Amino acid sequence: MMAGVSANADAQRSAAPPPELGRAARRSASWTIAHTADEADRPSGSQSIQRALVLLNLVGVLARDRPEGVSLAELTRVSGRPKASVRRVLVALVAEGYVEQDPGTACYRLGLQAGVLGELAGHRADDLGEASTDSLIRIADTSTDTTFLTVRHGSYGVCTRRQEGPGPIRNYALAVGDRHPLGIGAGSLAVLSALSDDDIDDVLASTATTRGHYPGFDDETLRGLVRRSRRDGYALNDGRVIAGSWALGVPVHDAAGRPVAALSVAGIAERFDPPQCDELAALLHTEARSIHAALTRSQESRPVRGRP
Amino acid sequence: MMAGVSANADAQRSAAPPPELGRAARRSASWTIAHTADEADRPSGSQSIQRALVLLNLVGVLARDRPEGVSLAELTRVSGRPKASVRRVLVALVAEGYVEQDPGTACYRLGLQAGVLGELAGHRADDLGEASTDSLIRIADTSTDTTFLTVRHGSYGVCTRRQEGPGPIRNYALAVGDRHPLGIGAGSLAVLSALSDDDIDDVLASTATTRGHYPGFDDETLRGLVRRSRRDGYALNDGRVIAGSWALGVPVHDAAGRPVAALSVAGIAERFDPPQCDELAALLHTEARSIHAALTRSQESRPVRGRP
DNA sequence: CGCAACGGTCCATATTGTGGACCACGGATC
DNA sequence: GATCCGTGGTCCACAATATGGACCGTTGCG
Repeated sequence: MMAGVSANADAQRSAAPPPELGRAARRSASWTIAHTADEADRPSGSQSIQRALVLLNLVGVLARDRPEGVSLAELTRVSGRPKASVRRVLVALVAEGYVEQDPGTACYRLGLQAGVLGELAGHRADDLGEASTDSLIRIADTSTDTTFLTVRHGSYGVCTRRQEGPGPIRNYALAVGDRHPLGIGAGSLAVLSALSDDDIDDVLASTATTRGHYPGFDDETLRGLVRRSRRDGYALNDGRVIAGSWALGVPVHDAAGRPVAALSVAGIAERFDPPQCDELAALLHTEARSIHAALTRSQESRPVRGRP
Repeated sequence: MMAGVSANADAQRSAAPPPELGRAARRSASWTIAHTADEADRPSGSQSIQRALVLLNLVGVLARDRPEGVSLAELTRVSGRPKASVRRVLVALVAEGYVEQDPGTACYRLGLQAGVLGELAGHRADDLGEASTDSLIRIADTSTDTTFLTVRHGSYGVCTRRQEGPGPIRNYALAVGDRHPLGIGAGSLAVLSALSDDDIDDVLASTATTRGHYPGFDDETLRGLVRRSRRDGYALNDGRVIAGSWALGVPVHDAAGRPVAALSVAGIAERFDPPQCDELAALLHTEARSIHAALTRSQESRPVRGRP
């Protein structure tokens, strides 16, 4: 019990360009990495719910580029949980409409309610998303690379926006919905580096077991990366998550000055030699400041508590 | 236990126009109506999950027009469940990021993950939503009233789209995310009327207890409404859900010919005398056929199963 | 024809979620 | 300022609930 829970994201990001992979190339994940706040410190009585929510997210992420959906087998494999459990949860999710099952293939994908929830959530004032879209587009256009918005959630970073640049190179290392411990990836590292030393200690402690599944991201390495990021003024991911995929990120601060998100740009290694890095960082910083300003504005223009 | 579970929707749709309601006017719901498939027939082993999902939806619906969020008290009241339970579930939802709690007011609203899920779900091929947007806009424009897309989910209908017309009158009887048993409301009734008699029997049986909370929608009344709808060629809701709020709906059939959704238009009673009804019905039918055609097209242009 | 992988089901077990009772707080009202 | 109500939040004995290993029926490959 309480072993490796759940899973995630780019475990299995199918290499898209070559459609010629033999059937031998298993699409399934070979590692199961945690997808949620470290399971250990959960005090309370709701693990079935937490498992369900994690699985829901997992269905969304895995089925993202597959209209067919995800197979039960793959979900059990990736989530690292017994098949019967996964299925029981899936049945519940289907019953509520958050997941639907393809009657033909028996595969699972997000359902009606997931869309409704999104509609409801989108309708809500999503200040950050709102404020960042323009910036993302501008960055993607001028850099010609793929741009991301990573939002801090506890000790983890969640990719909430992704904007393709006009360039020919597509990046599959990060997609909307992916979640990684703070420090893994450029945007995530940018947020981490912007935290206080005390907060960093907490984060590292909290994500320790999760990070066990990311080779080469032990505490010391991460602290080193934080130091470098602070010195340089930007966070650089030199291909340590996925070989050959580099990225550069800077933090975004909310109205209260807390680093709540990050902008990042990803591309191939060749695009990240020092002079280009500085140029990119300047661009990102400008946009990050612009988002911060927008957040500040929208904050003070809403002192309304309760009804007029 | 297993008494009235959960709740919904337009229980408490605050009358928006008059901002001058004394503090005496409680905003909270006074009735708790079921929000999910009838709880009785749930085979099992996942009621905590189902409760969590229902609550999640509830947070979304109730907090829709309130950036502040919903209070714990209101959620317990509307959901009809013990406060401790509601809170425990909310904590789990918050921990996973699907709900967030305003640190100032302690109110709950949809969180980051809800938006992510929506993004993921929207990215998915949402044929129906895609095919209907244009139609909804056209109907709203020509009718000058508010137009809805209601999707069938089991024995219930869920409002998934809503398009305001240019007219001055706003309708607050139905909003995205609301769920009612089939037969309650114009669109919902349109779907029901398009089902086979056997299916209608099943639906009525399945929603019997739920409909207990909708006064004046017993089996006989509904069968009568179905007969009338079939005769007229459209479903008319003559203000029986919310007094003064009338609506007219027609079913939408998928590629296989099954009634999976409905288009409907809502407005004040004065706009629904027989000649206008026929005119409206004709308009809706045209658009319904157009959506059906689009669905058929998108269906046959996607025979791709598996990878090339 | 066996083998492996698939989706799906069963059911004894104890872990998990349950919810009534309780506390502290804040703002009306007397 | 004493009293009341409603709020958000916590506790914990209890048993209903979720759990997951074992199992079944199919399918498709070698």
